[in-house]
Amino acid sequence: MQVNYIQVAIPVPMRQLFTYIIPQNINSAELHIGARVVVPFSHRQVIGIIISTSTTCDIEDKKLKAIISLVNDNFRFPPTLLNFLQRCANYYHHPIGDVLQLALPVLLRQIEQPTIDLATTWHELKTEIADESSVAIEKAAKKAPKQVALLSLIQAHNGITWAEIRTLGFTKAQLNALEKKQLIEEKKQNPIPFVYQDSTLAEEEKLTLTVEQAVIVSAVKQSFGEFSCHLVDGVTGSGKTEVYLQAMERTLAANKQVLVLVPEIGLTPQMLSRFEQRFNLPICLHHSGLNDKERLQTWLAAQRGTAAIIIGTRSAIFSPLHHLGLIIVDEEHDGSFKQQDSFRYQARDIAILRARLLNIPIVLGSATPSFESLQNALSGKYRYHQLTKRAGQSTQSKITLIDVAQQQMEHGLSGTLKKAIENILKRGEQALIFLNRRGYAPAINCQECHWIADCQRCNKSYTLHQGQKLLICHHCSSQKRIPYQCPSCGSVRIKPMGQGTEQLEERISELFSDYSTVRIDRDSTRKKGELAKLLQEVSDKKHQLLIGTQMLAKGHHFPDVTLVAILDVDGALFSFDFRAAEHMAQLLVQVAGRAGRESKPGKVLVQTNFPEHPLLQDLVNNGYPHFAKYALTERKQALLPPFSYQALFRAEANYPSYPEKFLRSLTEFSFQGCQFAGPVPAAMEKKAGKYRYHLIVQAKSRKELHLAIYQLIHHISQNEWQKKVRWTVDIDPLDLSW
DNA sequence: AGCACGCCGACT
DNA sequence: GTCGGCGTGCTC
Repeated sequence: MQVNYIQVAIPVPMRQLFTYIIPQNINSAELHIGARVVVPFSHRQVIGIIISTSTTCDIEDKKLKAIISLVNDNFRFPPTLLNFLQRCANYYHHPIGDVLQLALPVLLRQIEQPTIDLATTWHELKTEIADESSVAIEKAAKKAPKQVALLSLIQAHNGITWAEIRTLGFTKAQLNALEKKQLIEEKKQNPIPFVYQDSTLAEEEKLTLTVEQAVIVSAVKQSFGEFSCHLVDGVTGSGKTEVYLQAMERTLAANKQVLVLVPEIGLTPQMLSRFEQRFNLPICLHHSGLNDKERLQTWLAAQRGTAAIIIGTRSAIFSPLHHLGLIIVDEEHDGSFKQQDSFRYQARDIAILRARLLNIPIVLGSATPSFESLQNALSGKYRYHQLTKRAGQSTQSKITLIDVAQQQMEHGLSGTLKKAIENILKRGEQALIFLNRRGYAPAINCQECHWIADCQRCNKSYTLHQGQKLLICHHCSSQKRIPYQCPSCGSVRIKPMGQGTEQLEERISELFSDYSTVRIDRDSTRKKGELAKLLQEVSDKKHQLLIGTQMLAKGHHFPDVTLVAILDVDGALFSFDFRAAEHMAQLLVQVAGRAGRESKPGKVLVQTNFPEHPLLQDLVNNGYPHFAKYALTERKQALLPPFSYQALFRAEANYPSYPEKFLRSLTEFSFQGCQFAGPVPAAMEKKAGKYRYHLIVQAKSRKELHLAIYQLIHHISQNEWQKKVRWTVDIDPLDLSW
């Protein structure tokens, strides 16, 4: 059949494809679906992706343009990946061009194509003077044992890549030294997919599994080659990583790739090193810290199958893994899997979709599963595995509530807490104090007329940053000098109100002046490497008191911290965000898991005005799994997710009436099984000078929600207010406050 | 999202 | 007089 037209996805936020004519000089047989083409678009040229071809077209020919060229680098989206990306775009009602763009590394989105280097491989260089050099090697053996070891590695594995060499612990310097001595040479050749190598060393590293662990490993191994979703619900220290490692073996042994998604790559060096020690296979990291070239390399390694394991943050789910055999999502409850701007996907959710489309197993792991996953596990949709026993002798930290309603407070610390801190300091241990508020004070006000310094663009109070001597708006980042006099009444009695980490640090170091205090938050770790440095100082025991925000709750381990204090937990109990309690509980349990070690279990003290609150009581007395089930019954009664499905329309404009009217016009339609809530002003009604409104659509089923959103978006295209506002839709929104 | 066009205010 | 601010409209 004659192909006359192609439909192309263009990287613009438009929910449509664009049709192009095929010019004489291009052979239509070469225009494969998923290939990239250069096309004229508006006043410029862009890279588009071929989605379909056709023989006829209802747009008149004179409106159509011809494609300029086919990008000829042998890469095109394989049908399975393209299908997956289209399903994602569909599910989130996001423009397909934008989604496909995300799945391409920056260098391949540009019209100027990079010259893609063939992977270089290393080979033994055999020369006539080989005998002499072997003498030289013997001599060198004492001086440079690493070089000798590397040489024998290359002799054993001719054609090894640099990535593999690095994985095995050698440096570029050692490699260069051998090349200089003419013992090895570099060859450019097409990379070949990895081949599993059983390492005897790795066998020794392998830990003996507990019965619980062994059951999971065998369940995952048995689902090799078929879709199944496993939720591994295991307390910190119960050996989830060991389960992942052993579950991966079968996949890798079949020369299939494994994708591991983690919330933040910077937090998992321990995990990476364990992977490297266990598998004698190339591992690639995929995260935002890579530059464009490194990203392309990782992407190519995934696509060509040279990488066996890809460890990455949420966007790694779009990697073009040719031989993907298993997906692991670690800390699946973590909010960072959800992208919070433009394409608002949930990487964990679409990872499940990808696994289903590829007929492969997926493992979700967490000590504090999200209610969504837990509900799916309880209902039997996922395989539910619990790891209740800790691998070592350690016991879970105990959470204790401190009733602060009746207590005298000193700079946010109750007497009980102060005493507890004193006690552990005397024993030479460390304490960690959480306060989820950066800066010195969340506001400053005038003692005479009660004027408050507020950001005009956001209608929110400025946060005082004493260190920088500035007022900073935490919503739009605008900055202002600290006024000496009240601009309203002229008084000089301007005082900070409330407490942030900066002030807490000041007070704590006064209160415990014999000990060293360190603050870890976004402000104190702005400089690159600063976080690592401070964490090192903590583990070197240079500091006894740690003050920090949520940042500290993720990943890091503090074996010498035996006391964790949460200064204020009450906000989460009465928040309008129905997920606040879930997130608070996850934070508490995660923190509890970070502190202490086998010999020195940690203790968690939580200050609250409401120690009798049923959710808090349940969490403290019965633990997370029980709490979660209890809280789920509440969600069920209120028909909230995961027992219903939500979408959130956000709209903003320079005038408050526009977004309000725009969203109201959407509520005039009605849809089977769907309800509207709103429009309401966003929790931050005014941000950076724009007025923002929200409209929630809630449905009993996914299908009904999807249909309603589909039709609403269709209506919007004919909506008179549409042009006056900026609007977005967020499927399965996590944060209802922005 | 770009990018051009077009209409207004403030300056070398 | 022009430079450049950003509101508006269009993209096969």
